[in-house]
Amino acid sequence: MANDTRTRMIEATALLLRQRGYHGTSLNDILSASGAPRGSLYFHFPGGKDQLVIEVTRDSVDKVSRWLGEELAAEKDPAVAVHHIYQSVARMLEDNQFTLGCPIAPLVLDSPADVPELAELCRSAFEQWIGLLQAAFVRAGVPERRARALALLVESSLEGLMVIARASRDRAPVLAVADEVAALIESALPAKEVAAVQ
Amino acid sequence: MANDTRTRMIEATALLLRQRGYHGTSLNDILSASGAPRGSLYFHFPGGKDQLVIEVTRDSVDKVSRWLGEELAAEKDPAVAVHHIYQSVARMLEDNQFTLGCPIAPLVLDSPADVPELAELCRSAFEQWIGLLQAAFVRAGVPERRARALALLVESSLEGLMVIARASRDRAPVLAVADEVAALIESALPAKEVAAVQ
DNA sequence: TATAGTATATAGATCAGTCTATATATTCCG
DNA sequence: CGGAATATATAGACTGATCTATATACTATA
Repeated sequence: MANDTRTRMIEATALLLRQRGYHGTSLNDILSASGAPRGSLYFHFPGGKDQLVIEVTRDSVDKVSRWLGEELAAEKDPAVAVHHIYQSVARMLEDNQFTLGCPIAPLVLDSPADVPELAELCRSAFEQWIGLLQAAFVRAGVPERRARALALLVESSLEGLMVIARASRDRAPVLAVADEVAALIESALPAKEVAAVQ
Repeated sequence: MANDTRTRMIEATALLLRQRGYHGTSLNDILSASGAPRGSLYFHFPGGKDQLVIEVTRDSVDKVSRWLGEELAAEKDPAVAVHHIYQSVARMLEDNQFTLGCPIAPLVLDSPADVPELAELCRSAFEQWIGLLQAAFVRAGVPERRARALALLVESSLEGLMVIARASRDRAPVLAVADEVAALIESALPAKEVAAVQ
């Protein structure tokens, strides 16, 4: 198949970046993980490592954004949806034995400063995800400003939890925060009209 | 002075690690930043890069733990103390133009898996910081279990915010979450005894 | 036989780490 | 005090491995 090798390289790179970051992932790692020879990499990605990383990250961000949007749309109550999101993250961490985390955080912390396109990609990734969360809270009746603070709290705690859980190889922190945050969001929603009003 | 070079190497390494992580920081970077020759590094740190990174990280963790303990002890109301901590983090990020973050997170995300001592150091760092926060909440009357969830929320959101703020080069997210979290902690404290009881 | 894609050899820089040589304190002993 | 012996530290060349990247050869298939 035409772009089969290309696809394998992208998938292998995505995993390695989440595992070890930019500098921790060498082209040799990528080549041996994808089983492709050196020449193919520069055929499919003439821009070398940076182009590959940028394309991979763009893909990863899109995937997460799509998933996040679906999760938030699937539940009417955003507190329930957010709780479910934390649980999914906990499951993801456990499934890969705490070797994988967010695709963006490692790049923010270790990617070279001379690739502005990558920096912009990281910035816009967080903006997108926070925007999706905020929009869900607004739809449920939370005022704009409060919704943004809650979205930031959710996104930041998830990012931090992926680091903490990886360090401690334990998903419990994720679940504990999930309950706390879900309750907070619930309390920020306008009171449900129970039975009879007045 | 005897260990002046050694100190300069430790300080340079501490900054570089926070900036670019383990693989992003080369010995050449460390040597040129500290102005020391190659031989001195292996004289002071016979164990090479790993030993240096471990010593630096141990130092960094101690510094943060001491600072965190002082911040929490200085205020009777832990909600006020926590709010102040977020503000300090925001100031730190701004002071270094969003080039520095937590000393641990980059190591968790990119340090080699074959240095168990470093992994253990990262694990215990988070444990310490979360423990300090939890203890402060318990002292203020919050039940053990709830105190732990709140401590995890604070620590994880701070970790995440340092990443998000660095990516967006903006301290506003930190301040927004600060208000939200401080209010949550305040609401978790036992009601203050106002004027007359009974 | 063109072209797209695969495969490999290798260039040149940089990596962590080792080596010997030298400089500068400190200690020992008269 | 004072010179030899020793410990401490600096200095930088050098090694082999690994890094990204390029150059060139090969193999399908149209």
